[in-house]
Amino acid sequence: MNDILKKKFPSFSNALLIDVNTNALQQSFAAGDVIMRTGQYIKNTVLVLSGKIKIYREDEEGSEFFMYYLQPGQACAISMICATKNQKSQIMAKVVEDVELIMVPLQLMDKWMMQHRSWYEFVIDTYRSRFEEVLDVIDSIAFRAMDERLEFYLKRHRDACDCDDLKLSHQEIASELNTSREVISRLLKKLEQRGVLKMHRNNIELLK
Amino acid sequence: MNDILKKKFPSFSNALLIDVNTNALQQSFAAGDVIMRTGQYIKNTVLVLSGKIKIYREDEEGSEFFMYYLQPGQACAISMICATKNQKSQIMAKVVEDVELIMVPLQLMDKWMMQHRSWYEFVIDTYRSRFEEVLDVIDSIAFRAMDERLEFYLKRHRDACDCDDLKLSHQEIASELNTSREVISRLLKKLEQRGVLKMHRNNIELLK
DNA sequence: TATAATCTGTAACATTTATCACATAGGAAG
DNA sequence: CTTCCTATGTGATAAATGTTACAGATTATA
Repeated sequence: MNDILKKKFPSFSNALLIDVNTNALQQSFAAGDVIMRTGQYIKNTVLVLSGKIKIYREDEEGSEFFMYYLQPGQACAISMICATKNQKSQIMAKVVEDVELIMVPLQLMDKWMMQHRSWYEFVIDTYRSRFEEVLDVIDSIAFRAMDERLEFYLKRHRDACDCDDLKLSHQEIASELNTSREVISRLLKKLEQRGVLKMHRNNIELLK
Repeated sequence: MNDILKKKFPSFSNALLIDVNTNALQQSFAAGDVIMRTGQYIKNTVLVLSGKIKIYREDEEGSEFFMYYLQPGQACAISMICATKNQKSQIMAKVVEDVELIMVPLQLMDKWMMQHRSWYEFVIDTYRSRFEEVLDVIDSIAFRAMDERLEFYLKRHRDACDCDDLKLSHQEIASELNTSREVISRLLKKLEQRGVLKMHRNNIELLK
């Protein structure tokens, strides 16, 4: 575990790496697994070694609004925040690509803040970058119409997969933006006409 | 300063209170002042002693989307986050009721995390509660139509002023929800017909 | 191959929200 | 009191989004 951990979390000090290796558990999940549900109690902070996770906000009717990706080298800010106060999860986390995770028990999360400067900085930086990402999400829904929100959504998925072929159905996109499939189909057609992308079955090819 | 500080921030340890008194600056602003602008560099973390501040997200055209209130006993999570990395402000802060603030230089903010357990807990708790509040804001715009968003907005203002008379014009509400005055006027009328509130000039009286 | 399931396209229509135009009312200032 | 400014009310219309219904296309599966 040490090698990949060191590679994915280069800012961690050697002492911290040792502590993580000694105390934290490694766990794997398969694509499709839901590893955190809204309302569930959080007992661990999650570090991602490999794979990809999507973080959603849920409403009462079960709609799932996409917030952001969790990728290797990153940690779940919400699990940190909730873990500190032994709070219920405010979000749902779904694996989209098989993941290996490191689960840090909440007492350690807290203890390390005082012991390891590099952990403290990592945690603060995680808060900061997630807060910023969430603010960008607010921008997109507060200020933008669905066509721009769709473009924003597609760009974020391109960034996450680091490729131009997005394996997404119209229905999937619609659900994650909390709108209807027809709206997405129409808007995608307009984007195709503008030359922004090319549609295929279960696959959207970004051109620009 | 010590007395009011101790009263408004009861979780602070005596050692921390002394440090705050010795090192932080007190500053006052009048209603209407903008004390933080989008893009401005943040050099201090802000603690609120008295008064009220509204935090907004801005877009390029200058629209101001209301995010949350900052009240006595609270700190600006964004200023904490940005201060840590000497980052630009992502938000705009406007005084709505004359305020007395304590400005904590960013180096101290960081230093105290290691020295004062109660500061660490306060900071973490600030992150947590603001993150939760921002997630609620996302819920309201992602899942709700304007009528429910308006009710959510009014409730939060009642909570903030702790009274049932909201001194708000329709135009003001519309701007802070990023919609038009006509829409708000019409929705308010519906709420009045439902008996939820009573409209007056520059004043909305909440009944339930 | 036959059948079922999923994905996409699209028309018709309803609803919500945005925009424009203008009227009225109340309060502020001269 | 008159004038001006701001706040509010409301109709007409446009645009965006949501809903329903159905058809065809592709893929999965029996």
